Amino acid sequence: MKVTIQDIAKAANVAKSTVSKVLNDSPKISKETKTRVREIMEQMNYTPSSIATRLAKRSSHNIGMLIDMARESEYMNPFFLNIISGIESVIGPMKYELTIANMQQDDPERNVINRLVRSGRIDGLIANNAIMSEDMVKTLNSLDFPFVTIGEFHSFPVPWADYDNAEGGRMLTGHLLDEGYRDIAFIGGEPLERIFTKRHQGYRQALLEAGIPYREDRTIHGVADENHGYQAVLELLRSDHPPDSLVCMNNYSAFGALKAIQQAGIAIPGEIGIATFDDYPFSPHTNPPLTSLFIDTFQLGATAGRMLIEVMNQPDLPYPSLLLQPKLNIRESTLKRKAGLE
Amino acid sequence: MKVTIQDIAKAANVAKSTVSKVLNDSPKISKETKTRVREIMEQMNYTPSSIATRLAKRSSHNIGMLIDMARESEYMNPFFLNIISGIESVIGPMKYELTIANMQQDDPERNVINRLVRSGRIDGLIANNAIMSEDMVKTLNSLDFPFVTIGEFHSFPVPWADYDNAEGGRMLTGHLLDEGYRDIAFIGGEPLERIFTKRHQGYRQALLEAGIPYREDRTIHGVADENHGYQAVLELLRSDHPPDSLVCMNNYSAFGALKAIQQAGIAIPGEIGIATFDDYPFSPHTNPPLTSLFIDTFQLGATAGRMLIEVMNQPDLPYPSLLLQPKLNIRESTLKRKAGLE
DNA sequence: TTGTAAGCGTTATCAT
DNA sequence: ATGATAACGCTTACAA
Repeated sequence: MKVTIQDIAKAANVAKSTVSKVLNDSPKISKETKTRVREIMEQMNYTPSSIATRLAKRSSHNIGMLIDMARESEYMNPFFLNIISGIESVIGPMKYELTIANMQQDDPERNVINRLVRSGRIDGLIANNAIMSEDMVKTLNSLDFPFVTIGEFHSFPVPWADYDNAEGGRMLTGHLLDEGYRDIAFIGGEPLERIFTKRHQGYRQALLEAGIPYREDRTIHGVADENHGYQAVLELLRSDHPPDSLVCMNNYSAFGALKAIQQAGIAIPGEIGIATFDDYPFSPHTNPPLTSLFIDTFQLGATAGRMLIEVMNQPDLPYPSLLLQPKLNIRESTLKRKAGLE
Repeated sequence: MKVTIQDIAKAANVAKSTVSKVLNDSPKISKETKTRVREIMEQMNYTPSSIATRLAKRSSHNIGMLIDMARESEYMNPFFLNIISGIESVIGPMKYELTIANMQQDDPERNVINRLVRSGRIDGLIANNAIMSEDMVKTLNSLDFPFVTIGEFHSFPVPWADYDNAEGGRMLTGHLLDEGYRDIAFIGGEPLERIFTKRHQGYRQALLEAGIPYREDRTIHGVADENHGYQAVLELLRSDHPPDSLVCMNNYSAFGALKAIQQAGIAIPGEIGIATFDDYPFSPHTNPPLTSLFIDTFQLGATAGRMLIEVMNQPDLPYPSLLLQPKLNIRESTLKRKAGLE
């Protein structure tokens, strides 16, 4: 059947321990035996059983990515392949495999920790902060099991990688200020959402730095979808003194806002400027194209992967954490000065 | 350190084979021993080593999803999470794990077949037809290794699951005909693209069935992106007798077409109708919203997963293949009759 | 119903 | 430089 290390040993007239050493390129084996054994392996089409190797080496050489397929679809979908490609780009060359696991909270028997961690299926774990409960963190820590979350984590010291959402808010708002806008509204986001809090905080800070007073009524809370963006902006435009520009929580929010503005026949970027978080899927395609904040999700994955490897190799160092910087894609929707010159 | 089956055996005063049988819920073990041993497992926080189990059982209980992260990103990105969620939904409950592997053609040493298949890392493989070369099919077959491709495969008999692109073309075209359109152009797609061929074939057939002659010059080939859609339709509209409706290869293509039409000030759906493949990301959001063909990528993944399990369990049956049916989402962009009544 | 012992395919530790 | 042999942690005949 399957050819094993034993078969090679027999064919080469050596002990299987010798074959094993050839496999691991041990310096104690002579050049001659190595080449001879390798030739035989080639001939017999031998590939070592990774499972046996793992058992003997006590390492699965496998890292796990935990997601909640039920919940995350909408938000993660467009980015997921990028993220895992990023992870793969760093762990792949180190011969680690990537296992995707679906956490099913409804089935405690198929508990994630047992299924993956205790069973030795994976050597390290990456998960979105949204699904990483404090209980899980505790358990993982008590097992000295290496993991990294994608997304900031502050209630506990854990290793994490994220984009700097506050800085993003500053960048978008700062850009609008640079372009001469003065009355900037923030559209979308629930007060308790972690991401909203960060983004909004950057917005406030940019205002503060520019010496512009923060106005409570310029933040329109909500689910950050197209409909909310539309309704919110419609209402703003109806008021006596509408804002002269908008920062939107995401592309859908911005798209709704855009509709409302166009319907009201107000000029972009001349009369109102609009900038938004996320570059996907609409920003480059709308009319006018939207100034927006690009987040390199591949890099995010790669960073998380690198951090995990680091944590796995040096468990005793303090937990690392890293904020990546977003990139501002300036497009027509905020170019007030340029528009003014025309 | 880690608690093993041996420790449990000792603590419970039984042989480790007994513990193993308890683990596998063998009917030969008495209720009493079972509960006693299980209690001890619980107390000692025991989880069996999956690697040891796999070695003993000679099955990795793991299935692999092979992708080319370098190439597929753009096309697969929005669907990838859906597809693997679908796969997981069927293999997960059967206790299979999902490993995502990046095929790196540039590195033959890290050859996919060896790395995953021969090494016993996975028991079955799912891959997009685009990256499944004939060589690979041959090798896989010679190893009697179970696999399924996502996407039709005809050069060889292999198990595959796909959406019925020809039927999709018929549905879109047929719907336009039903609405009273008679001169339907097909926008986007390269003549040699497999998907284009299928979709276009359905388009032609619908015309044929309606007794409308097929006109070569009504098919505008190209890369099927926004720019091509825009240019193509711009040109069509400039001609003496522009078509009265469009079938577009995808959302980007359709989006470009939409821009051209709006710019020309032509009424949708009154003067021209527009229908497109794919429901993502623009179709529901444009103005007017686009009639489009929805493909349930979760189902596609689930189907592929089910087929793989089937092939794994019954290797001797003839290879299955399955065409799933798309769903037509009718929206304003093609409702000519209704528009006519107003 | 339970126990004994021989695998599963490697690696690792000693000898030689 | 090579070989014997005991792990690694589980399953599975076969005995008892």
